[in-house]
Amino acid sequence: MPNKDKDRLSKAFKALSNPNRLRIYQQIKDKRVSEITDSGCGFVDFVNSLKVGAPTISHHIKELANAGLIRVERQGKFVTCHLEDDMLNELKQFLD
Amino acid sequence: MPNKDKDRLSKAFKALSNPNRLRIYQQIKDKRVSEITDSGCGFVDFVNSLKVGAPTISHHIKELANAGLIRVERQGKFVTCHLEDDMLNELKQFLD
DNA sequence: TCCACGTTTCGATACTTGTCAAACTATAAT
DNA sequence: ATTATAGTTTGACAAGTATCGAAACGTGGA
Repeated sequence: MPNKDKDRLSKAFKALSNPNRLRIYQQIKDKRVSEITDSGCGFVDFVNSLKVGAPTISHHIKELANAGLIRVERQGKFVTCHLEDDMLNELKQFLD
Repeated sequence: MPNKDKDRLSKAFKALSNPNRLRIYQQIKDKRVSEITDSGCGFVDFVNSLKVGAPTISHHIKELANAGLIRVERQGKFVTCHLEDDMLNELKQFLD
């Protein structure tokens, strides 16, 4: 495996090594499989499910996005988070 | 998902978030699939493939073992590392 | 304009990390 | 028994990083 990929992977794993971020990621992933259209998860979903403030959530979301695990979209005032399938597949492939 | 499992997972991810440990883990995994019998990876394999000293390698191996990702066995003077399939399956399941 | 949603900046505190050198343990070989 | 080999533990260090909140900010809609 090239070093570049190894770095991508280890960064993704690092992003998932925080329980709150793991939860955010899982919530996004779970929501998608249970809906036909991928409407994503809204910021407010995380405000409800986690016991940390908005700035912290914003920070965690950015980390997940930086690691390539999710993608963030704005619609007007609102933000939604979506899975990045490419990275999910890289992770799966690594474990295969 | 129970909190307990989430903690196990985030610990495993943390263990894989270091490039050297990721490499060690992959080496163990790769070697197994390419051999009929699971002879494991020897310590010396890592000494050759990584550019860090023995104490550091020993430390990393312990972290992987603590995270439940691998199992360490001694035969006389030598040490071999083996995959822990249970944890590998937990990781796969999480990503599914 | 003003509110609601979310972001950024800043900071505090504390914890963690990766690594090595040196000393140590355990096993095997001579 | 002495020596050599394989790996571990300890201790230390420098650097980095983490988590989080308060306060201030930006932005888009009513």
